[in-house]
Amino acid sequence: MPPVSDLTDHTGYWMRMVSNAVSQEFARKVAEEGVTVAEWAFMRALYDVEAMAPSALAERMGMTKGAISKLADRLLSKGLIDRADNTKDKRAHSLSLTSAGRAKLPVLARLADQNDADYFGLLTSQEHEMLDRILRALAEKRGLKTAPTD
Amino acid sequence: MPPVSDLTDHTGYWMRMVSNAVSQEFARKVAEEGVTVAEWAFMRALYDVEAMAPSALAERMGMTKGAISKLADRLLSKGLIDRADNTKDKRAHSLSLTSAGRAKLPVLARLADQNDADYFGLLTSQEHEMLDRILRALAEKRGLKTAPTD
DNA sequence: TATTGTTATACTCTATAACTATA
DNA sequence: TATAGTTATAGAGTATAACAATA
Repeated sequence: MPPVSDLTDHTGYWMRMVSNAVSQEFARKVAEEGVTVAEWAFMRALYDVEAMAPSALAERMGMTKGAISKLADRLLSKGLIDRADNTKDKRAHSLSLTSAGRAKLPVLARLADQNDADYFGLLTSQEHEMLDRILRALAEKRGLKTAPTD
Repeated sequence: MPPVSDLTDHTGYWMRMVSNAVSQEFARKVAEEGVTVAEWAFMRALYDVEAMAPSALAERMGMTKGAISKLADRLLSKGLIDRADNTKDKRAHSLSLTSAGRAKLPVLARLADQNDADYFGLLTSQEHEMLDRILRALAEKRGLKTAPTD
């Protein structure tokens, strides 16, 4: 490696370039449904459960409480989630999808499937499997668990 | 694929998770040298030439003129680049590294090398080569050329 | 005192467009 | 009129911390 390596000498450079392109294209697709990528991840987490506390969502998504609050505010104003008080612990809240929010999930999931197919469908199935395997291995070895949204 | 696929069903999800982790760790490293990742990419582009016009940098980095101006302002105030008027065309400017900026390049390049090694050194050399090959192929097939910075 | 959640502040990146000066 | 560059505005993500209410 020369004393001043080039940007393109690094795997991280190429990964970020591809990752950004995939993500920005997905962001454009979901924007037509009126949500951001972070909002999709938030809603998807709520889809599997009746309701969830903000603190649990923060833990699950690897975000701070503050970030969850801000996202929740936006989704509330869009009518996609509800925020209810907890009768037992008056500090606690409970977040859940509205019926409008729940109805939107299959649409968003299809867009995610399509976006993935659009980009990684360019690979042979062998390459695609290898890529998946390597990425999951890196995530696991590094102990990553933040739901990536940006 | 079920009607509502999970986030983790998508290659893009794992790529973004790994890419974000690599990039955020690199951002922390260069922050100790007082620069952002975007500033590193900007300075690296200037390293190979005497001077460069903002418009040429915008073209090369795949950014808008406005974004370049803002980056240039920050680097100017940090004393890492100079901005000179062009005597022939009074609209045009010329950006170049200061000696302080140029001296910083080897340090930043080493951090980039180290960061890449920290993450992708976990792979076998075969896996690493395969990953590089796949990422470059995807970037090329998609015609990507934006220097990724976020 | 500790915890739940909201709110405030600040910074970076992105995108769009208005604007100035010059050609 | 067109071009080079700056400046303004706004939205989204991230991070940190102050804060109020409740436990």
